Amino acid sequence: MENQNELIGAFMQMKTKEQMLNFLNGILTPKELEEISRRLQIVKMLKRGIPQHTIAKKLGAGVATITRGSRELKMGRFKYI
Amino acid sequence: MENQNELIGAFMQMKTKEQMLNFLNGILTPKELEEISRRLQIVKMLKRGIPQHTIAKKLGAGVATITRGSRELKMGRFKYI
DNA sequence: TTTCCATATCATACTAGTATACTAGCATTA
DNA sequence: TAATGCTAGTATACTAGTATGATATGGAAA
Repeated sequence: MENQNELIGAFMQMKTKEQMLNFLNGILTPKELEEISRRLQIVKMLKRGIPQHTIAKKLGAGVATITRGSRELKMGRFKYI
Repeated sequence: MENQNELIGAFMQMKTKEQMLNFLNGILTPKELEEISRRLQIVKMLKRGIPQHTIAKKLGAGVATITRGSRELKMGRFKYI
C-alpha cells in the first residue's frame, strides 16, 4: 500500500527519541500507545523463553493475547528486535 | 511509562525501511497498520489546507475522523512531519 | 449566504481480557 | 506398569472497551 510507505518514511525520518514520542503521541491514541508498548514487551519476553502464563501475569495481559504474540513471532516477525 | 521508552527505542533501532516494515507488521494488526497510515495521510492533507470533506472523500474516511486529526494537529502533535 | 469546521449520536468492526477446554510432556504415586 | 497431577502451549467462545463511519445539527468564517 502506498500510504504504508509514507508511514514508514515518516518513522524513518524521526531523528531523536523526542521526535519519535511526539509523532507517536500524535498518530496513536493513548490506549493504542499503551497496548502496542505492551505487545513489544510480550514479544521480548517470549524471545527470552518466559512461559506464557508468567508473561500474562506480569504484564496484566490475557493468555490469549500472549498466544497471539507467539503466533506473530513464529510467522517471522520481529527479526530485528 | 517505561514500556513506552522501550517501544521508542525499538523504533529508533530500525535502520532500513524493510526492517521497519517487518517490525510494524509484527507489532500492529493489518487493520491498525491501515488505520494509522490513513491518519498520517489525514494530517498531511490537513497541513496542506485541503478541506476536510475533500479529505474524507478521497481517503474514504468519515468527517468526524478528519476533525479528530485536526484536533491532534492543533494540540501540537506532528511538529516533525 | 455559502462554505467550512466542530460536535453529538448511533451502529459497526476490531482487539483485549476472561474463562474454558484440549493436548503434550514430565514427575510422582498407587 | 498404570494412573494421577502439574505445567505449558494453544484454541475458542464470550464480553467489554475503543476507534471509525455516517449522519444531523449548530456555529464560524469567507
